[in-house]
Amino acid sequence: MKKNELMAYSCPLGKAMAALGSKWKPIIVLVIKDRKLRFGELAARINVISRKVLTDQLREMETDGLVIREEFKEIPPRVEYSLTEKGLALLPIMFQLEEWEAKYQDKDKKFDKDCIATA
Amino acid sequence: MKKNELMAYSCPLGKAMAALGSKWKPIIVLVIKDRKLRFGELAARINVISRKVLTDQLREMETDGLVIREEFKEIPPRVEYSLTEKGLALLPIMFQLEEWEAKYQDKDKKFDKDCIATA
DNA sequence: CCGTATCCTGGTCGATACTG
DNA sequence: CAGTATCGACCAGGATACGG
Repeated sequence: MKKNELMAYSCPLGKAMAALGSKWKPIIVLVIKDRKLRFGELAARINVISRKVLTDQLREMETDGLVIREEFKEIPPRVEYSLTEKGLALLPIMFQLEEWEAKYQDKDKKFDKDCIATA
Repeated sequence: MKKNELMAYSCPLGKAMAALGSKWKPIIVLVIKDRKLRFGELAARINVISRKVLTDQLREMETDGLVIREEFKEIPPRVEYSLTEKGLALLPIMFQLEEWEAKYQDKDKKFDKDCIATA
């Protein structure tokens, strides 16, 4: 049974986890949240992700209705990504998750040093 | 870079996703939420999971402070799992995730048919 | 009853090179 | 600039058998 099969199986929470629960998607959401970004800007802000994987993730998020992809057929090409209403609605929930983790975190461990993105 | 390395990296949201973002953990949380359960009861309720994987997940969740494992050294052995305060605090957030997904879901697709667990 | 030990598979993620 | 195409590594998850 593939991950997505089971995730759809334990729905709708499972579908939510499938939409959000990958290595990069939460980060991508946080990076796009403030304004529309071009593909290259995204890649620059999350500079440890490869272009292929970034493209893959963005395509899935588009399918899941989290992001909008606008392609301008110019030379040179320009593509802009932004959050949908659904994607924006996710932000407060992600913020709660952060607070939850922070609240119950072991106080001895420092942890925010190398953070990529913060809500 | 392994998944968990990055997850710790994009903290604390990443840590939250690591604690919750696996194939089975959200389901396990929902299954334990009402009362203390023995290992065998857990396995029975999530009958598509193998014992090895269930054990693995429970151990990780114990490390992350989500569940409590109580071992009674009897014959035959008995082990009971329950949610910690941290685990319980996760429930309202998971419920919001469900509502979020349900709200923005494509209305044409039916989906709740084979649900394992519901918050 | 509640697990380990062992081995295996397939899917995700990534590096690199190429294209319209 | 914004991607595909290709190939490969690695690990989470699973089948099965055995152990205290």
